[in-house]
Amino acid sequence: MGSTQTLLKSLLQNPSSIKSKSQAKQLHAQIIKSRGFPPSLMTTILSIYSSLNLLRESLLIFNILPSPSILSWKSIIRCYTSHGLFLQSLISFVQMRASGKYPDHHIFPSVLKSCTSLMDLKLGESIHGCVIRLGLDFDLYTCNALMNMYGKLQTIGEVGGMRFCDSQKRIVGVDPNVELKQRSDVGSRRIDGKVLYHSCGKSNDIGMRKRDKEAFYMENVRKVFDRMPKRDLVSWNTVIAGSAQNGMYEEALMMVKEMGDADLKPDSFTLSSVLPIFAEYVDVSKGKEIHGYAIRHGFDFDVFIGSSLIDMYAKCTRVDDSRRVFCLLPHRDAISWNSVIAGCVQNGLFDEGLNFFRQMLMAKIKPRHVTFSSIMPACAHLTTLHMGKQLHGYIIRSGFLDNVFIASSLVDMYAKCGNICIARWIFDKMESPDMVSWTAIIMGYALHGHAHVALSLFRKMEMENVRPNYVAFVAVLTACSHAGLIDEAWKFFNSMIKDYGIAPGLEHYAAVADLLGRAGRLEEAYEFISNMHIEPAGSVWSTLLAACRVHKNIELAEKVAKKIFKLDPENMGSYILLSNIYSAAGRWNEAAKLRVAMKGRGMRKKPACSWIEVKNKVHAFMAGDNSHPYYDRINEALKVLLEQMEREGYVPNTDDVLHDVEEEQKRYILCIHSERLAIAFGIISTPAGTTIRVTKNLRVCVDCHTATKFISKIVGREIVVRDVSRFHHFKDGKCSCGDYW
DNA sequence: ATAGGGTTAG
Repeated sequence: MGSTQTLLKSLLQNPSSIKSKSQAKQLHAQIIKSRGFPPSLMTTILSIYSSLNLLRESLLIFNILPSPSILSWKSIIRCYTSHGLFLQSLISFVQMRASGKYPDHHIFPSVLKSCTSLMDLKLGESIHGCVIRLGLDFDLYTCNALMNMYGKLQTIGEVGGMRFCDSQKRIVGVDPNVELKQRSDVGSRRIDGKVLYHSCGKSNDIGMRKRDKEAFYMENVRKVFDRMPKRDLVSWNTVIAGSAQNGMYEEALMMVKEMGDADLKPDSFTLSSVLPIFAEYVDVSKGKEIHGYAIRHGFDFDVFIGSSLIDMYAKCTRVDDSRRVFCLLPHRDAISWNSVIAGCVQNGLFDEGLNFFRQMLMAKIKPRHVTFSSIMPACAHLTTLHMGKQLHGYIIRSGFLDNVFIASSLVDMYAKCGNICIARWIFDKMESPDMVSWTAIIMGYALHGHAHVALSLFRKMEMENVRPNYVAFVAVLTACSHAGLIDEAWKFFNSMIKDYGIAPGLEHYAAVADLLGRAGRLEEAYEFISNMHIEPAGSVWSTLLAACRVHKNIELAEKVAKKIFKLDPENMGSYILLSNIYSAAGRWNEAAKLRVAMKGRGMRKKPACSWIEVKNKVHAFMAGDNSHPYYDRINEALKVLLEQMEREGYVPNTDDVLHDVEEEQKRYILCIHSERLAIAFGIISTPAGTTIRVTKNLRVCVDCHTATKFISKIVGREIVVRDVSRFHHFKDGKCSCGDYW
């Protein structure tokens, strides 16, 4: 017995020597058994339980304490916070204050963390007041926690008499229904590894510019930081992370330098805050420097660094490096998977993205909300409606539908998979659609040729004070261009510049030029493009070249083509267009010369490909493709269809056939166009009366367009064809595009 | 005791 007492005494004098739950419980039992133990021993046991993070055991003791000491309160608050029970933690703090106890510097970090997690800035600020009144505002840990709070919680309220309340930040791990988001005013996008920045002009809200807002959000952090008598690595990491997360990239990078001057070395926390900056800047060489530093210091197996690296390489269009980092990671969590999936999808590797997604499920890693918004664009691009619907089901079951990112990606997916009605249904159910959601649905209607719906939605968006950006104007101008609404397009184009201060980009110019050209105002279009305030790219001139073909203006076509070949010598589409123009005019020699020139440059026509999803499987067809197992049946069906079509008055239009061959041969070439194979396969392999949905990687040709109108009538089916620029809904011998596309 | 990574529209 005596030896037990001695042991107890020595253990209690050195509580940190207790490292396991069972040891702690044994000690607890021994104390209860030894009669007449002083009540203060219970507090010691409580703090041992709390330091081992044992909430249940801590509570069992805490709840029977008649008047908990400061140490007991500290233990229980800490335990609540580390279990994510932030509300309980704050309630305990308030109860402690009510009981007349003064908190010490050990309590504030936990309490401030709870405020941060619950996004309660008001309470946090009053706790800051409390800190100051108690003279604890020089405590290292408390200050670190304060800076973290101010960096994470953006202020909602009045600043200099101007109200602003957009873009709150999301805090992970709180209420899943409270999904707030952060949005940047500056968009950037990557083309061939280069990045183009476009500013959307003024800030989203009245008065305050984005820079000012960022600075304001960080002002309190800096105030605390500058007053600190002593700063440790955590202090620096907190300011650096705060600056990086609030878009103040240059400041963040400067702080890393200053940190070095203060003789502190960047650690894995620092690096994972810095890497996203180089991802945003698309600066792979700086990113690689960080990668090298991480390897030299043994941080490269850190999951946080890993996912930042995966993302950085992917954003710099280095998908292979990105995947390599992923494969080398010894431990992968949901975020590492998200990073690699998003990386693939953002770089157009949709199949690979879906593959990683499947592997993630097989590895029993639960997808998170971000996973869905990352993978959904893959379904949208591949038109895999079946997959998209499955994901939609999963999203509903997980309760993720409230998330703006996910809902917007669903709207886009349904629209791109040809189902604009469901897209609209989801959009209408959204509580507060943001600009991206609006843009997705507007673009959806634009692609389906419902220009007037798109335009009225755009106006509605403006009326609801959602400020359109660069992309939103691309969407509304696309709507105009697909419907020939030239006057409306001019209005939007001018409003974009004058009302919103957005400088028009290539897409906007292209849409207007396309409209002018197709309305036959070729010279005007030529002038318009020539007077652009930025260098017109081949893509803009191409719209005019296409218009020249429609209006059979060979002279202008040659002039325009010359410009394109000079600007963008790799632009095959233009060679083919010009060649088509020559062919249509019967100038086979010139057409042939062009084709020889193309071959000489090693250019090959992008092979036409169409695909259709039947019974959860994608069937792809190339032009003249006889590899499909049902090829004979498809051919038979096409033959029967052709006979019926001709009886109904179908006359093949061979204008688009490039080849200088006999008319009979040309007709045959038309019949084996990839979209016809896909449509015929759809007819013979799906139940009568169901809608057929086909996707094509190029634009649908004039003759196939005519043929599909006939086919839709003959088989009594709706046929939805998504080509590279829009949707065609064929029904009863008519197409939704009204033959204007 | 306090600090870090991934997402939607063109």
